[in-house]
Amino acid sequence: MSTVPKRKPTRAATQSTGATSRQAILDTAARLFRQEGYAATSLRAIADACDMKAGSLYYHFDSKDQIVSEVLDIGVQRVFDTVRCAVEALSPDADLRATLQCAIEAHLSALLHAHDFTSANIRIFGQVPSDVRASHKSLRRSYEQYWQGLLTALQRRGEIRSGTDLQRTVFFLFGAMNWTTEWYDQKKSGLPAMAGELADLVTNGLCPKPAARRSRPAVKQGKA
Amino acid sequence: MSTVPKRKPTRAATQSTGATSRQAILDTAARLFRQEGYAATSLRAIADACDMKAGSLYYHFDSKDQIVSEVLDIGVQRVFDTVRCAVEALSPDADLRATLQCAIEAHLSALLHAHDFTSANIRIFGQVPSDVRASHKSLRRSYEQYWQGLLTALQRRGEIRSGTDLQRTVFFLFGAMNWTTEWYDQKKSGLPAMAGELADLVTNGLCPKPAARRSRPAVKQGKA
DNA sequence: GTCTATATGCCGATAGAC
DNA sequence: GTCTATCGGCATATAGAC
Repeated sequence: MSTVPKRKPTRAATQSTGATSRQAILDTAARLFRQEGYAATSLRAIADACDMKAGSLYYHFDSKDQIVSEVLDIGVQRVFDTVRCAVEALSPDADLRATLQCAIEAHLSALLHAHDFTSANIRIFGQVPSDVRASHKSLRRSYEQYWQGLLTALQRRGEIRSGTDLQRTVFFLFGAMNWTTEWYDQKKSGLPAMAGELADLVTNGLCPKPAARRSRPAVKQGKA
Repeated sequence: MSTVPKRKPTRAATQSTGATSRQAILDTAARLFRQEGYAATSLRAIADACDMKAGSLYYHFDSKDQIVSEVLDIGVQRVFDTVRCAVEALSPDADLRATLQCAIEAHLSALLHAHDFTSANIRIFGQVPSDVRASHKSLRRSYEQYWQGLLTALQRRGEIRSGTDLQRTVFFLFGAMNWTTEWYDQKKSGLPAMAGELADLVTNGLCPKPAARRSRPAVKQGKA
């Protein structure tokens, strides 16, 4: 019930102690939203975890909607920045497999390694009030289109077989990546290995190589 | 806060008008849980949508926990039955691509075509009280292991390259499938086509075919 | 900036009339 | 089987002291 236009504090405000409180509130909110869901996380719970009282939150934010709105925003921005930065560090003629491995690992790293904002975004997006959700769809869409652009460039260079619907491919890939929040266990296996396996699946498929090698020369495939 | 042992009504009860009310409550609850999330769906809202009053729900169920518990249960059972039934109708020597297409299409059909229970399960599982979640993990695990068994059998027959971690593959596949609840638009494209594209991605990958064919037309796999 | 105190309303659940 | 009435509790949000 907010539709607040303002969002960011002034630069001056970020220098006062308020900035740390404000950030602590956002950090805590992201963690609790991820763990408990949106509706089940009360402002009292957020305040308690920050060693504050519920009423004090309203000095920094106008409403619960505004808090969750910023949490969602930061979540997408963080994974977007991480992936873009990693991909831009690649050699410009990196092949399909290398590009996928790099982008997938960056996305998964932002998602699984101590980033409550990113995983909160995925888990609570469908639970927030519809006006909050609507105002964040464009940022999500930008990120989707970034991936689509990546794949389109690879397709033009002949690294992806023609006829593939790349939008749908991106959605499948997002699903495989984002679903890891439901099962990934850090103790069982490293993240780069998992990223490699997904990149391999999407590049080469499950089917055994027929005769000639395909993309990854490294592994020997003898079944004798 | 329930830990209720009993669950199903007696056969006699299902013959009275109570059965229809009971089923209407479950149907409505599944729809609202899917749309709004678990915590945001009140018993009053469920009752309203059933043209009842909130107190009347307690004739059929002991608690909100019990309602959501049954909704979750039905959701997994429904998709499990759909997939198992479809796969059992396959020829026993169906190849990887055909098996995947069949199972994926069945799973997506249960998920996307008018089955609130199935999509509610996916969306609210992470939001329900932890004791409810715990009591349904075994059913989910059965379904995962069914898929893993499918792939293991195919791997033994040489249809899946060795060295692949099939548990992880199943999780990636589940992610790609379950994420479709977030973006699938029935008007844009048919479900069989989408299932085919995912099956193709997982079978052959994005990489263009090098020289020889890979899986599709060649069915010289016969061991009759 | 953070506190206490409070307004207002919906929540899950129960009791008992019909 | 469904209703009305109600309990105690917790929700978001506000007002004003310090």
